[in-house]
Amino acid sequence: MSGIDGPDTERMELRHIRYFVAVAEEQHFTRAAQRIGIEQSPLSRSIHALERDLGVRLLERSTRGSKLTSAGEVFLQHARTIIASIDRARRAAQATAEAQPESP
Amino acid sequence: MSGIDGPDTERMELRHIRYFVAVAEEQHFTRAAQRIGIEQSPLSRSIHALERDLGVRLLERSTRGSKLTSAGEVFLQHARTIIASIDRARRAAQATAEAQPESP
DNA sequence: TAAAAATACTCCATAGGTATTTTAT
DNA sequence: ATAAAATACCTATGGAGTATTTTTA
Repeated sequence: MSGIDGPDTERMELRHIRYFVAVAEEQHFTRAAQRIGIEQSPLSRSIHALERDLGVRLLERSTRGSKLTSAGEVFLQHARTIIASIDRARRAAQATAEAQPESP
Repeated sequence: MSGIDGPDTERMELRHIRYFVAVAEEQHFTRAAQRIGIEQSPLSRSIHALERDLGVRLLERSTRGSKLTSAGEVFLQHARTIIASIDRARRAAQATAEAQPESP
């Protein structure tokens, strides 16, 4: 469902994707939050926001931590690809700028 | 330069990348803003923020519009890849969730 | 001078922090 | 009872709007 605002992708944020990778790797919100450098509470909300944007549950929470759903595992692979793409984009732009400084 | 906050990539946001693609395609901030559905002023600031995050100038502004620098052209290619990756990630997660609804 | 982009504000949404509550073991 | 995540509340950051200013062809 998109309406005049365009595809739902418009709302997904890189921050949420990065946070999700941390939680997926730690399988634990509190530890992931420490690693990221924010608190458990905003991290919990951030992942909920991502799941709401996607309309998909990515994690199964429990009192012993959190594990990925099958959709979560699939999304994790893609999330890593996205983050790698962004790093490449940054480096490529910076390398080009260094190689060819625009004449002011 | 990163410091304790990790790589600079941590600050780049999808919104900025999407906006940049619009400006690159229109070669004109005002028209790109209309297409996106925001005003020229916040769009200008958004692109400046992206350029600052990257440490690279992506556009040459003039009174007849804006054209890409060579770094901007390189970044544009990568930006399209990133956006396509995000669309794939969303669809893959949703398809998996539909195929394998987790038992509650 | 006319067109474009940049700036100076203002407002509001949301990211993040702190404290507490809920949940399941 | 404990260890985890979720919720309620507050504050601060920054995204977006409006109006204006700067720039240059």
